[in-house]
Amino acid sequence: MSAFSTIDSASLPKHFDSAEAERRLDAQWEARGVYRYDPRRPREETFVVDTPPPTVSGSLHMGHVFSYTHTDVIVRQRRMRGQNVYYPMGWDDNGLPTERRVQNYFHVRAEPGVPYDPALRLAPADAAKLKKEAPLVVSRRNFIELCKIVTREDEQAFMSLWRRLGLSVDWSEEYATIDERCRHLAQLSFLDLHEKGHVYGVEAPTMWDVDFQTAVAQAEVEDRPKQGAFHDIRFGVRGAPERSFVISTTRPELLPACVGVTAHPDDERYRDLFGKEAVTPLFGAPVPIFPSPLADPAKGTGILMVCTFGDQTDVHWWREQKLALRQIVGRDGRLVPVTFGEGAFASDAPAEANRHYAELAGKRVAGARDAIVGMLGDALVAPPRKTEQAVKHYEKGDRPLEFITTRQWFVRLLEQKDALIERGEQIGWHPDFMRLRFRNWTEGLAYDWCVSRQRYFGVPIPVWYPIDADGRVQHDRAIVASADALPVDPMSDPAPGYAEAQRDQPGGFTGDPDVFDTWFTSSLTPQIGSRWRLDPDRHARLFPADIRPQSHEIIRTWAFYTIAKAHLHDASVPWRHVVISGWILDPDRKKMSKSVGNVVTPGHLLDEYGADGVRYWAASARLGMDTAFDPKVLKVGKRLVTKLFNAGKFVLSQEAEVHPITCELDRAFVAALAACVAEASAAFDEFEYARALMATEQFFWASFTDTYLELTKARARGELGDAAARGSAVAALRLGLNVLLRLFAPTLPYITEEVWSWAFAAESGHPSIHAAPWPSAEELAAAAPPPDDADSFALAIAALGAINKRKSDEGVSVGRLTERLVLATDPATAERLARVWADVAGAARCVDHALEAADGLEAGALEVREARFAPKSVE
RNA sequence: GGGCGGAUAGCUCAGUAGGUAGAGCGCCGGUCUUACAAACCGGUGGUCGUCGGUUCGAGCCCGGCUCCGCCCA
Repeated sequence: MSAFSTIDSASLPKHFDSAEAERRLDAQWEARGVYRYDPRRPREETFVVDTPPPTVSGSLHMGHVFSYTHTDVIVRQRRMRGQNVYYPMGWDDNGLPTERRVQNYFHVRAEPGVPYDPALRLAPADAAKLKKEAPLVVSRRNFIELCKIVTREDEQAFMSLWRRLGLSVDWSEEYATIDERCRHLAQLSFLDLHEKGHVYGVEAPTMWDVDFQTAVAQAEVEDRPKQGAFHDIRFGVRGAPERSFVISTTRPELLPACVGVTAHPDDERYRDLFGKEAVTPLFGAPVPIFPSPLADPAKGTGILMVCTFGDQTDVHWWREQKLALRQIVGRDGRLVPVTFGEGAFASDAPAEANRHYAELAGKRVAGARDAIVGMLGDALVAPPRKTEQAVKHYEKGDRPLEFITTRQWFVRLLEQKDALIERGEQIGWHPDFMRLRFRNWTEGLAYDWCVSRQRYFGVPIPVWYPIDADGRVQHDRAIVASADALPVDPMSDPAPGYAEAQRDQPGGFTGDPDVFDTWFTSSLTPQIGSRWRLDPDRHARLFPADIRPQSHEIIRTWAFYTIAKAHLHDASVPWRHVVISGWILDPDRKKMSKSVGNVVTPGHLLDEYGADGVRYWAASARLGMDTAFDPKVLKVGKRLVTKLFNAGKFVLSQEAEVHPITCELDRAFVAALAACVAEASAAFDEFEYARALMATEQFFWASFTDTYLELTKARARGELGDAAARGSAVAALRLGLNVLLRLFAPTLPYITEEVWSWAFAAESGHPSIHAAPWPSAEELAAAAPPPDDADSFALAIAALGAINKRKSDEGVSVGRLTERLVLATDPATAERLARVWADVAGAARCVDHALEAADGLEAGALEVREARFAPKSVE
């Protein structure tokens, strides 16, 4: 008769050294290629993950650990289910956050006209230098090189964290959104959209950040409550000296940019004015007065001035009424010089108007406001009334956005609203209510997507413009790069058909200096992995992806743009499911963020609780739920790891001949284990990793270590029953450990691999638990016949509990010998309990015992009628 | 102002077919028991935010309200 292969528990360390195991196993997994995607296997066997590429220049904190762990847990379970996992990692390194970090890091500033310095070498600027000297002005190309230096460092930091955390990423699929492949793809995307007529370049009023001096898109705009004031200003009416009216505005500084006046068509107070011209105070500008249903009679005085441009409604009126363009706010947020009485700046009193305007030119918006209020005099009919208003800001900016007329590229999205909403409905959202975020955002879309940015570190827009003989740039005759030339940089590559010497010359060409919005590239992450347009076979195997994990605040950006791109390019959804992680909040329930200063970094937590402990914490939080950071949960995770280590040691050191699982208690245990497997599997089917973990943990503690192990100890040691009974116990113990390790493996990859390696790796023929099959109902059914009584295990646990309570009441240790014990219960229960009574009595260490069937007891009642314990000194 | 989520034990959270409230941590008491004292055994602890409705019966279903958070205007 063969014996189970056991371990010598004395040869194992007393405690689990997580740091050592993390280093050793991470290297082992990489060497064995456990996480490699196999491009030969068909699509239906493949599980494709559209991994979020983190913004590497941002701070690295527990929020990252949280959501990336959620994805990894899901992914690891899929791999164990036999799926061919595609799980890449990318870095989103281009864009404004990186530029800002580089500016501070080296104390530099890029300027377009500056020549490239090939010898430039910079050290990180120290704080003193930062304050004293002006930033060093460098060329665009030098600046981009500096960006690359910094992002490379940042990427390394993220990667080492991911590896230590045990993310089962296929590192051979690493990419960066600024690398050549992604530049190529982003430009291809532009070409495709251009060909299909989905993009257009236009000179139009656009939301503009005056500090970063770039256009921004609706998705990057947020309303911020700001203290403002209504200023009531009296306007005259042209040709009617006796008639005047008072408008109410929060932006008096735009008075020189006033191009019209409007009120509601039904507003009796102003009906007589429609069709006439108003005259602005200070500047004497005649402007048309027209009715508009968009004017709210209840707001302010009910009549208002239209400026170029105070807000989006002004843009609407300007277009609708074909009003004059008086752009006074410049790209830097200062009022530009203008001359009244010339061009668009009509005035009945030009000299006076120019005298007034001279005091405003060159001032910032806020300064101009104060100045103009001082000048208004009697025209200001009442003291300003304070009000709180929602003011549009660029999410990364400090000053309010302005609408400024500039040339930009847009993607037509407004005409796609309905189609995009329908795409959203074709996707599974987890949790489901998150689909509303997408729908609401899409319904509220008010602008086409502005995709050009006046920045440096980004993917260049692959476009040039011809210059005519008079030196004028022909913007409406854009030259788009050809697909086979990509990627290109129009600022260093000449336009097709031109020589570099013709750059910026009459009769020559000029390159588009702008780069794409970062989202223009990162909205292509599914296509980056699938090599869209570059490798059709691979694309068919990897697109659409199965899951898109992400957090909820970027549904309007990353999720939205990715859905839009897949729709416009391939008339498809980009993925089948979106899996949303919540946020990590600090103990005061505030979002963890660098600017608030409440971030918790992962380094010391990994040292203290181990990667598995940290992962346990992350995996305990339900999908989509914001969770307060609580070190207590990490502690619980570490405790679970220790328990697995010790339980593994115990089970694998039990020696016995190999026998099938035959005893009633063992069969009942296997049945309970099968129920646990079913519950965990069902939870994972819905991406509910937290529920799966909870079910497994609950079973592990309450049905395995605290109970089944104790109930079978005597038999496993051979103190009870014959060799077959002993073998049955050890076989069931090993099955229990084996199955539970696999159920825990997605969450706790290190400790489960460690214990697996002691015996099961060789025994099962699966060297890594992470490539071993997920436990199935069939496997459990084949392991043991069903129990005679489904409740045998629960009964045994209850009986042992009753005896333990008696011991506790008498202050006797659980391990103390019980010389005489009588347990009474109702006859029906007694009959059922009899099947497992020997194991219960063995676990209670009874020398002499009896199970008494007593009438008059409630069904299921367990009563210790007699208990005599050995004296403490006697063993 | 509109939409969504949350409110359950001191803390963090479960509670998925409406059927007499659960876990872990904490706290109290006990126990060194040949896997584990980084452990084990036993115990304490909640009018389930609030008001009303449906129901034989509501943490769960319906409506109103309050507070917290998020998204949007």
